[in-house]
Amino acid sequence: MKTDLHTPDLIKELDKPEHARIRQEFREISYPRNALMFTPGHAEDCVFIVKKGRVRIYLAFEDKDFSLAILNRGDIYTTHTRAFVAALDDCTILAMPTAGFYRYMTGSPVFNRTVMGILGELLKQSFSIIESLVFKDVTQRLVEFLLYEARSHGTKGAEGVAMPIDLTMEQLAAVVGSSRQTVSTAINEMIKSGVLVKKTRGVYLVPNLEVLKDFPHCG
Amino acid sequence: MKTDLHTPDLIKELDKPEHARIRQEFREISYPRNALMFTPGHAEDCVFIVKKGRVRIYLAFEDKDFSLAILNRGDIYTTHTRAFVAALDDCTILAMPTAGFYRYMTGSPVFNRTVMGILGELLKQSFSIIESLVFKDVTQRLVEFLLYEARSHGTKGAEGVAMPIDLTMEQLAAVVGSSRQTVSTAINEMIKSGVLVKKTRGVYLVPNLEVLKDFPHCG
DNA sequence: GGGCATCTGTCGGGTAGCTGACAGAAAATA
DNA sequence: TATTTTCTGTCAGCTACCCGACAGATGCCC
Repeated sequence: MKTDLHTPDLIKELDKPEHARIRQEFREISYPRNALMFTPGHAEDCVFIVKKGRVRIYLAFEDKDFSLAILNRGDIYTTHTRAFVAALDDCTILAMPTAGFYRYMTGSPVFNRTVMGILGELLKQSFSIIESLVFKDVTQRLVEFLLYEARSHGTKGAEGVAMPIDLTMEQLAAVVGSSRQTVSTAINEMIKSGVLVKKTRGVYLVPNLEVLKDFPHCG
Repeated sequence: MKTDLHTPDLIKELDKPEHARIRQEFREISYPRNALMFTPGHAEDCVFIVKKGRVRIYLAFEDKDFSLAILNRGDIYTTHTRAFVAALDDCTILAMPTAGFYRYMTGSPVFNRTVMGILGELLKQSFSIIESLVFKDVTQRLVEFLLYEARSHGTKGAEGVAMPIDLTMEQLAAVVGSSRQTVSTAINEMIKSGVLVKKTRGVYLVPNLEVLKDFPHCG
């Protein structure tokens, strides 16, 4: 639901000469849009960094699925035994087996701290997701998601905060754990009430974050 | 929802002479039943081991709350910025500031691995919880919980697996994310259909785990 | 530009599960 | 043992939300 694994210039950092040794352990792999990148359980676990495109981490059960995170360029993640990983766009990642990663980790306190930080962050996000699922209804979960996107990927302009949300209603539903129809109506209610504005396909504008936060207001 | 931080003899291990130095960093603290042990946000983060009694980790929002885990003797956990920690019984813990714990960690690869393992386990559990919340209904979540308890704390007898579930319907509801009433009726349906037997207050018996697993069966 | 595929908005029916209420059972306290 | 507190079971009403259906919009490809 929330993605905050972005280490500003992880990729640039890795391209510096002093990290050449580590860098060369990463294999660059590309996937076409919608490709399944990793499935739970099998194959060797991987640590990977997104170089291009968006990557979706999700749980699936029968014919439903639920997005845990949508990674952007620079985000780092590790495969684990429960989640699926798929390409939301054509994308490229830098991947390395977890085992090899651990070797570097035990050698370097800095590296170690980084990994612990990532795990901790991941855990915090998980709790946020649980909190939303248990205590909030669909509309509130949508609001949380929009606020998060606005703050993390939005750009402030004269009319408010503009942000790219390049997801279909169905994909959005998978993020907040709801159905296409319910999300569609909820988003439209927000638009009608003016707390959200649709600029173009995939780009929305929030005139006022505070007002969005306590939607739906009295009435 | 699921608790598997039990390292068989963590407490005995810690009492061995070779660990005396670490052991003395832990402070022993006791709390009465229902006491709030840690709240999110404030005070210093702690790593702690349960020595006596049960400890509940939970999220709270307005007047609702949701249990993330119920720790038993020997379980280890770390405070973090989101969850509350309360005493389910009169209990005693061994606690140590997270910062100090980290110092030992960086020095010792074994220690390090242990902590990484705990974090990983915690993450896995979180995903299990999310999966249940998103994909399963209340009855199925209850079944999962009962199966988990049976496997982890049950004792196999002639009539099936007996296990202690010393929780009120309300506490059980907090574990599966539902209401007292709904849980009460669901449990009684199980009892009526024979997949679950109430031995005495706080002790239940599962005649057959497989049958419980696919409750409710056809009809 | 025409046609196909995907995406969107909306309506109506069905249902899981929440809430409040209340009486009876069990435990705790005296 | 008597009394109070907590816990349990069950009912009825309500609501959020899921699902199927379908028409209209939008984007994509030859």
